[in-house]
Amino acid sequence: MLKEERLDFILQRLKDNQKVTLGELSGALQVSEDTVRRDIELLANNGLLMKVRGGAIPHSPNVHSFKERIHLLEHNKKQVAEKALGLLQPGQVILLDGGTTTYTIASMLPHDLAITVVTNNIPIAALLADHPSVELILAGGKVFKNSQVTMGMEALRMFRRMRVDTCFIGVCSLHHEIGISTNDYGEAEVKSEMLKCANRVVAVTTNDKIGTAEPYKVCDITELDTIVTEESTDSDLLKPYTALGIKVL
Amino acid sequence: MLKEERLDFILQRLKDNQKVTLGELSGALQVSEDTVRRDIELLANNGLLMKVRGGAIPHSPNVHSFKERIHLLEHNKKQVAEKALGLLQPGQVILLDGGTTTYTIASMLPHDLAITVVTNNIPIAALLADHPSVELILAGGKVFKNSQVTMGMEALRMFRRMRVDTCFIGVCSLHHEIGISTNDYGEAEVKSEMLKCANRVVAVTTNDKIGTAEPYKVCDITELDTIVTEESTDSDLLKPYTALGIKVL
DNA sequence: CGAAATATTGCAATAATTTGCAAAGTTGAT
DNA sequence: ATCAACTTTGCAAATTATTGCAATATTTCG
Repeated sequence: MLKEERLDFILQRLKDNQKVTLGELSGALQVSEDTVRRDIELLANNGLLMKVRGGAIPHSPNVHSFKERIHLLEHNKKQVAEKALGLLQPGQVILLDGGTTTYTIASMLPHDLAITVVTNNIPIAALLADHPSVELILAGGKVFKNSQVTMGMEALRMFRRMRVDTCFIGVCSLHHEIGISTNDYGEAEVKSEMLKCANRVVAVTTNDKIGTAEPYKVCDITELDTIVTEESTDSDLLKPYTALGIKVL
Repeated sequence: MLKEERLDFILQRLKDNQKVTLGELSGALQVSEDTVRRDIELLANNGLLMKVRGGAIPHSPNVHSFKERIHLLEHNKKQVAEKALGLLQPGQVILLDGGTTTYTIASMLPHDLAITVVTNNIPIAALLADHPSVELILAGGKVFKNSQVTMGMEALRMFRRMRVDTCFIGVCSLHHEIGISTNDYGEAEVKSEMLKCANRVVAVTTNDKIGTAEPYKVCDITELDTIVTEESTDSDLLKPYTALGIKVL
């Protein structure tokens, strides 16, 4: 058994049971407690768990939240992303907002699609920094760790001085009367500015967020040109939006 | 059996089992473990898998997972980073330039060290976006894919408006007469601006870059306060720098 | 075709890493 | 305070890596 398998096993078990002990791991992995201790120490040094006497417990849960949210409803997000990809033309300049659905879009961009992507989201940037055809522009600023986006003056300033073809906005909450809203003030501020610099605004969202609302408003529903969801376009859920003249995919 | 067949077999097996070991492959392919090891090394160099002790595991092309980081960090860079960490105090604001040595520093920051890190490097940002104590500020701009840093107006503007305690600069080439130089013009421009906004400038480098030069100059040697290398401080290699009054660690 | 250059493979010696063990400290619950 | 449970440290044995080398195989040319 490879060491890496042991490490995976320990992390998985920790996730399942919220704790692991040296004894139980030693038995399950068929190695000495010393080895388990050393494995746990390695993981602790990389911030993946917290070493305690006799075993380990999970680290702060919010650390993994973004990466875990990516895999939440992954299938639905891929459906949404697939539809959104149809809106892209080579040579365009697009804005990719933070959010796990926009991340999925970024991960599905064809290797030969030559577009310019502007983003304030770090995982998206890390993903596209290796993309062979995409030109990548990153908004600067203070990093908001919960959603892994940059915020503040620097980011706002960049978007104010910019004009792009399409903005893909990841939605926290979408309601046909309230519009788009989110649960962080600074994030709402940035999103709002992103919308304003785009000729076309496309909201991408899984349908569980449709009809919900959060404290901080990003924009009115009328500012949207298109909504992309995994729902079929004639679903009742989407009627209020089509009635307002918003394209629905 | 053709070599290509072996490579395909290894990748297929890796896909099926999420791991391969030298022993199992050696048996299945009827070649020595040495050959399997060399095959795996070849695949690893092409980024198709990750070589680990005793075998290989799949490689996620996107983000740097902890398992990959462990193997990525080179011993001599760790030595340099260890020394550099000694210069840090809680509460400080530091600048981390792009480069693998600065990346190593970032990956070794203690989890409870509360400092503010400003960087223009995407892998460093991706790494520290999950750090529990570090406040992260990212310089915006166009991403230069070769070294994964942001460059251009936005980044320059941010550094011009900033004053930090210490700048850790990753060195491409260091020469006691020429100073620091690099092989990309835009990069030199940004590095140069980063230096200027710091009260203390620390060059971090492995000793293979000492005494070399590249086309584009970043700064004079006199602008450096400290050089950190893995070399012992009384090495002949470092004499020219101590003679100029530069601290050497 | 055939000889030289190049690549591949297995082997052996050496180096590096990992693992388990035991002795000597720490910790913390009763 | 005591004692069992856990940690730490140093060490030796086992495992895996690296390197140089020789024996084949393969390709490249004239």
